[in-house]
Amino acid sequence: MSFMSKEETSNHILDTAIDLFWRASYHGVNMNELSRAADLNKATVYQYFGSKEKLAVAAVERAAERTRNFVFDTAFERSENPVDRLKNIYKNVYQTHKAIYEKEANCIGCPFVNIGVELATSSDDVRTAVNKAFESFHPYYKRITDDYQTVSVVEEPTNATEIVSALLANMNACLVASKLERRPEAILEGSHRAINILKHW
Amino acid sequence: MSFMSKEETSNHILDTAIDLFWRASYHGVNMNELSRAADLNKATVYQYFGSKEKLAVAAVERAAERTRNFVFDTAFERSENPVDRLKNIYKNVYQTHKAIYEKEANCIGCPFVNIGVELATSSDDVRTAVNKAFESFHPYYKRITDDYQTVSVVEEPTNATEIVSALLANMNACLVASKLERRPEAILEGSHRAINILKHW
Amino acid sequence: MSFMSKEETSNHILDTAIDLFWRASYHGVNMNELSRAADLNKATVYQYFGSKEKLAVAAVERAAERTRNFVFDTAFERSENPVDRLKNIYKNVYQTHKAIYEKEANCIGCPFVNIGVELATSSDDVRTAVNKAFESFHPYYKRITDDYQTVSVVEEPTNATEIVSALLANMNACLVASKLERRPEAILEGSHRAINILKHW
Amino acid sequence: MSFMSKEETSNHILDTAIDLFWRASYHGVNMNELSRAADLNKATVYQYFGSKEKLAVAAVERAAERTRNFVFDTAFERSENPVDRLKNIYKNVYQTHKAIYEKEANCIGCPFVNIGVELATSSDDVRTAVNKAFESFHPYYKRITDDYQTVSVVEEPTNATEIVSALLANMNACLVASKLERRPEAILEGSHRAINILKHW
DNA sequence: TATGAATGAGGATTCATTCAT
DNA sequence: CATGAATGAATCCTCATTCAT
Repeated sequence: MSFMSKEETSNHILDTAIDLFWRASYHGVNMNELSRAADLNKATVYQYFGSKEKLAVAAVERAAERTRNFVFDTAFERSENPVDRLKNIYKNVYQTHKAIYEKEANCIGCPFVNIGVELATSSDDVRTAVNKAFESFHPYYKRITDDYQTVSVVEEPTNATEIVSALLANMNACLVASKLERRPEAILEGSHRAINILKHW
Repeated sequence: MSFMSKEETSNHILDTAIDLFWRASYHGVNMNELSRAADLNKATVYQYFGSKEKLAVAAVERAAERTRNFVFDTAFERSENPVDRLKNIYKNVYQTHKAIYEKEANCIGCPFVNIGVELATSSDDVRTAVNKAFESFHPYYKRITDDYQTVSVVEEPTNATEIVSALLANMNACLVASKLERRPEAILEGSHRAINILKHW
Repeated sequence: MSFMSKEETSNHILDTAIDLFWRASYHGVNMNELSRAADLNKATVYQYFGSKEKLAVAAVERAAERTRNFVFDTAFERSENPVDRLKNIYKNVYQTHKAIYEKEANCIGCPFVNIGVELATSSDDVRTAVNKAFESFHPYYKRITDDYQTVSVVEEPTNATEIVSALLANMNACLVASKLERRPEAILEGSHRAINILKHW
Repeated sequence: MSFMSKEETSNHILDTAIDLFWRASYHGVNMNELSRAADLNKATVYQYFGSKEKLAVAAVERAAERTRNFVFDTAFERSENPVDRLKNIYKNVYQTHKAIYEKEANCIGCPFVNIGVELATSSDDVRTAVNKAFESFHPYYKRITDDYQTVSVVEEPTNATEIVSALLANMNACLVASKLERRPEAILEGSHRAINILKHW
């Protein structure tokens, strides 16, 4: 892995870390495998991130960015309709997981919940990073909620924050279920529940 | 730790394991700590369970049993009303986590989701045990759903299975949130959502 | 394993130990396996022999006795002719090993060389026991050598002790070879060499 | 132990392993002692060889090479006469063991038979490595046998392979005897037997 | 800056042995 | 005497991290 700019190298390490931590958990991956997977010397990885924990924090941040770009933004670009946007979010997530499932016969869950739940008690930095990641998804759900309540004539408009939380929780839950049950379809079912949340809260 | 029957010792080990795995994750606890916490020799723990992974499986099974007894059964005993029963389930969970939070300034999440998400990719036995644990909670939610739909005049009765899944997912999600946010109140919010699910699905 | 006299139990333990040490080496067998194989409590084994090392010493002694009875004595009973007696010794050994090989696809070597070589440096007691075992085989080879030199007209009678040593060494060597090469036939080849030693020394 | 090239370090580890396994058997040495004896960190040893078993295999291979160089080649360089060459082989072996005996009051036997007999049943890789080691000594004995039969007028030339096997077996046997009896002289006696084999087969 | 080589501390697991009954 | 239960001390191996160049 030569001829990369500093930023490229850094991102390459992070992408490798996201990939491995997501699939095999934080403790399930060691810095040896990680650097080999990145085709870089272990010491180089340490030069860039200082420690495994700090690497995890940075990986979470980059994963959040990627999620915003490739899950939420694309979902929003594809439609103006709030319900469709919500559907598209789940569609994006489902496609990713379905593809992985077909290649690897495994469901790998939510990269944020996975590492967050694993390290919440031992690393406050990772826990915080995961929380920030989730917070950065709020605006998308807020927009969907607000748009939906504006357009449709809702009987008694609920507090949007509550719905946002419910939608976020629903996504996490369906990814956990898909991982535990090794069933990508759990994400599809989550999609239906999400729409229900939006409509009948 | 002597003078215990074989079953007592076994349960004592399991309770210690549940406690530690729940708080510090599977990889965050080593067999040294675990045996010391149980006030037993490491070799004794191995004589009982053979390996850390098998211990984890047994711990998940026992935790499920304890959850049925102390979360669900007590919630059901306290009332016949389905909504109250649901509320009581969350109340029980909340009290447990609130108490821990006050003592340890930490939210430890769901013992099943925690270990399930951490080990799903590396241990099929643990993954399966966690799934079975969740399945063993289904009947309680099913009863609540059925009872609710019988008593109240529901406009269009939904498929109970869907609601059961939604309720289970909701519990998992609010415990994940409480852990990541270090906020026991997330469980209370989950309670409201659960009732919403029951009523307005 | 109940209803056995003290001596029966002791011998039963020893026979189990011979069997296991022979097949799997001293360090390759632990006292757990050993007692389970003997269908006895581990503590019982310790009550009879005090330690693994002492058990090994006693096992070597009993194995020597069994070898005398079942290898040498039977070989001698079957013929008066020294060459035939020598042949019969190897025949007995070969049959034992051939049978084991056919059942277990393995050659297990010489019970005395095996444990002697493994423990010579760490246990003087075992080393000595093995030496005594071999010494107890001397008279048989001596008798064969003497008888042969009496009957046949040997040009220049060699020192019988030398021949005895050569014969003993030859047996050990061919059993080592059969073990390393997993080839019971090495014992047959050893038989030919033995006769050569007797005749052409 | 720094400032060594990778190959030097590797060889240094192997030489230490040969030394210790030879003297104290495979199970009699643990990786802690071994790495300390090599003045290297345990993890370094593992980085080089992966496991104790693989280290043993590599050690057997290197020991074979060393034996070829320092026992057989030097014996061949010192003389052209086959009998003298055979004598020199035993002389080399005897001197090594005599020196060890005088320093350590112990006879350590044959590095190949020792580990081969100890591990034959549990490690096929080691067993195979030992067999290959012995096979690599064949050519030397073959050459001696052929040369001897060419020079001297042998009555009825025997199959050389048989003699080679007999010579190899004889070396193994006398080293086993010297170890069990703690008597380096057993090697000298083996030398006489070897010459006998060569001459009077 | 980048890396090949090395390491201290710990991780799961096993072993021979000993109690308490 | 026999045994179910327990244990201290190892044993093999791995990990995150650092050093020397």
